[in-house]
Amino acid sequence: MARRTGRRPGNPDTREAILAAARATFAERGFDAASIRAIAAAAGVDPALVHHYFGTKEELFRATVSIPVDPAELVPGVLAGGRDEVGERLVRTFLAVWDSPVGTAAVALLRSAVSNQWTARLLREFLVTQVLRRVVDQLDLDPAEVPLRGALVATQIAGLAMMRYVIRLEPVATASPDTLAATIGPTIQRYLTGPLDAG
Amino acid sequence: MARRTGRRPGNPDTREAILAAARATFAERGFDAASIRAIAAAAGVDPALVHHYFGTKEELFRATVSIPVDPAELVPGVLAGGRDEVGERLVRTFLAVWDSPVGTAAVALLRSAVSNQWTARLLREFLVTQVLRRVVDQLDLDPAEVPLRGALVATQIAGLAMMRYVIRLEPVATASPDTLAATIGPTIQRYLTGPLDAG
DNA sequence: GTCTATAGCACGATAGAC
DNA sequence: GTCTATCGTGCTATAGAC
Repeated sequence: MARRTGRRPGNPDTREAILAAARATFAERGFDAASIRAIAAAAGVDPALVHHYFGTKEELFRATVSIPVDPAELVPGVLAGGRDEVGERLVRTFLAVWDSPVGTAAVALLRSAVSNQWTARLLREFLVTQVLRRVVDQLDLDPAEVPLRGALVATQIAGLAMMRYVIRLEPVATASPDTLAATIGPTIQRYLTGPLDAG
Repeated sequence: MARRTGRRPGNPDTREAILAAARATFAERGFDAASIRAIAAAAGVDPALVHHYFGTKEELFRATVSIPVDPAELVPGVLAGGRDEVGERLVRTFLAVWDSPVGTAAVALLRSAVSNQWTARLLREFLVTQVLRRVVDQLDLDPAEVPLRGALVATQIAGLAMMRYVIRLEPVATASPDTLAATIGPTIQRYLTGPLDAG
């Protein structure tokens, strides 16, 4: 509790309420369909206040998805403990983040990326530069194969995210991390370190 | 009376032009973001004409995605020729359909399913009842495992579709069907017929 | 069959009162 | 810090003239 509780100058917790409502609404409807008015209603404040605190809708979205989780911290955990379990551990780490409250920001980004060009670019650059490169760089793979391996991992992870968090297809939507790590982990493992032409 | 093959005003195939424009626009922007006005502009007709031919926007969308490809015809081809190559053949069949012109309707459905509840339901029901069940029913699997196997296949195929057609992540976006069949095929194969807990 | 005009609504954003 | 009022825009959908 290093932070002082109670009121802070110029920033009462109305701001936090708006941010939380924005995260939830963006996650549920995507950038375009989530209106400032709906976010304000969910937060129990006036729509004008949202603009007052965050400026434009795009700025609010950026504040919403400026994730409180740094991939640079997670990647070492994925890589530690043996090259042969990287796939399973990657799935577990992914689920741990996305199943947690902060995961709603990620869902918002994924949902928005589908119907919105600049959010798609945001997601793609984040994936490539922050996540895939980090993992793949430390496995000393054939450099010529790295882009394909990374993209294949992205297809499986993105598909898992879509089905579990957006489309909510059962039983994947409610399956345990253990089940998913056991079934999907080997796929990631093969995409990363296995042969690229046969199982 | 040589009136029936007139190219421009008084055009009989205006309807087809609208349908084609709608397919392209829905595929590119999704249901919500694709406006009737934009579709009409792309087709070179008046927006009111779109309503005249197709009624509401939702009815137009349904006409757009009422696909000219019947899964019942494709599934036997996937299953024929040996149980061990089902995975690879499923990937090949999928790509053949989605890379073709009629695939734009599928892209439209996928894109819309993310930011729109009733289209998501449309897609989910189509997946479950038309595609997954058909494939999975004919491989005499443990009935208890069928839902999970089907959903796992869905994650990989949906992720492939997302990255190749929506996010356009390279090199998956432009990879050859051969490459993708060789790399992703084994994943599908394992989800369908392999052990569910190890690679 | 085709188009003009417009009703009716929701949105993002701003100005300015309290 | 919070809210009322409103501007300008874009949308679906309809009514009705040619």
